[in-house]
Amino acid sequence: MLHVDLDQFIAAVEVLRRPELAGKPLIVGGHGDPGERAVVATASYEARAFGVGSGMPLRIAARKAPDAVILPVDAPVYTAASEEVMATLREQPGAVVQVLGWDEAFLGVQTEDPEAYAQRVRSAVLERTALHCSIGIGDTLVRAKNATDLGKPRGVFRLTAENWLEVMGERPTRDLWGIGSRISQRLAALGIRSVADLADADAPELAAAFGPKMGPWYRQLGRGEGSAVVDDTPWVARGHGRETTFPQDLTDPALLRQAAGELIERVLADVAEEQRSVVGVGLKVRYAPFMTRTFTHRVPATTDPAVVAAELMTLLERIEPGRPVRLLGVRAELRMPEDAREGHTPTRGGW
DNA sequence: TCTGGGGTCCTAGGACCC
DNA sequence: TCTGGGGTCCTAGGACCC
Repeated sequence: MLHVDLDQFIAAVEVLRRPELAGKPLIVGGHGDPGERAVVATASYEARAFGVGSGMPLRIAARKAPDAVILPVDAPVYTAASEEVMATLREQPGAVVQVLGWDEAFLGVQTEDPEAYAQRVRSAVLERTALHCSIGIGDTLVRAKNATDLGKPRGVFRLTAENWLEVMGERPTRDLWGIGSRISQRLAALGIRSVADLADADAPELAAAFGPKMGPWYRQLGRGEGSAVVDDTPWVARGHGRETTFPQDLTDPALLRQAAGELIERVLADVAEEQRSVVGVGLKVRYAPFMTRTFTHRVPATTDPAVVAAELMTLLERIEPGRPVRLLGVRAELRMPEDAREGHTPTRGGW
């Protein structure tokens, strides 16, 4: 299978409509204001040379690259560009396409020459959208996904059981898809630092440290093993949430109620569009500076916006009075359409 | 240095039931 | 008075991804 990943997707789309930005340091994030509480969505290669990277606070990025052009995130434009790319992928002969985000997808295909197939995909995407991509080839989803990084930019790379440890073995566990900074630190505390270490790790020890599912899963990641099936069944959201970070921390209960009310309306608009019923509500509160509390509440399945709003308002009462709130989020958990059971859903998670 | 906004899934512990 | 074992459900929190 193939994993297709657009190069610098957001920055590249912006350059397409503003060709004069080509070759300049470019940062896209927030509303484009370097003073706001927001983070970098994408930085061009020229901006990365200054040490700017995705997820970095915008004001830090602006300090590091003072001459960079900073643009606001324009989601509808990226969505449209993404749909063009995905349509191109679906047109490829024999392709099964599983979309992972705006700028990446798995593509399942049977072919004698995957490298040649991948190059044809790159050409087709470039021709139709004027966007460059990189492609990973692998015998599992995990290997294909990891291979893409090795092909960047504008390249193709193949990882299989044959060369996995040779290529990836010495890399830190953090490089693996699914191992973030926290887990890589906890692994290091167990003496597991490289991908090869993880591949060789003691399974019961991992299960004891990370739980019955995640422990064995991490060991599989170290080996590049796992599913080899590209699944193109349409994605159905388990829930919808909206959150907002206040420019200034809020303490006034009336203002918090008002902000919550606006967020709830936006969530309910999504739910109404999908004709789904709500089975759980959640409230996320980030107190200044960075402490997060979540409150969740299961509710009888309902499609009545007034009921959902009322449930969320009861959660709102649990915010500590007088404590500055920096972020407020609301979330509705939805019942899956195929779930015909009365009252409850096995869906878990979110916040 | 200061950390957005949209999601997904897993884990631990308590309540409750038989 | 002391108190098993198995199961489900719910809540809160944590971690990851793009």
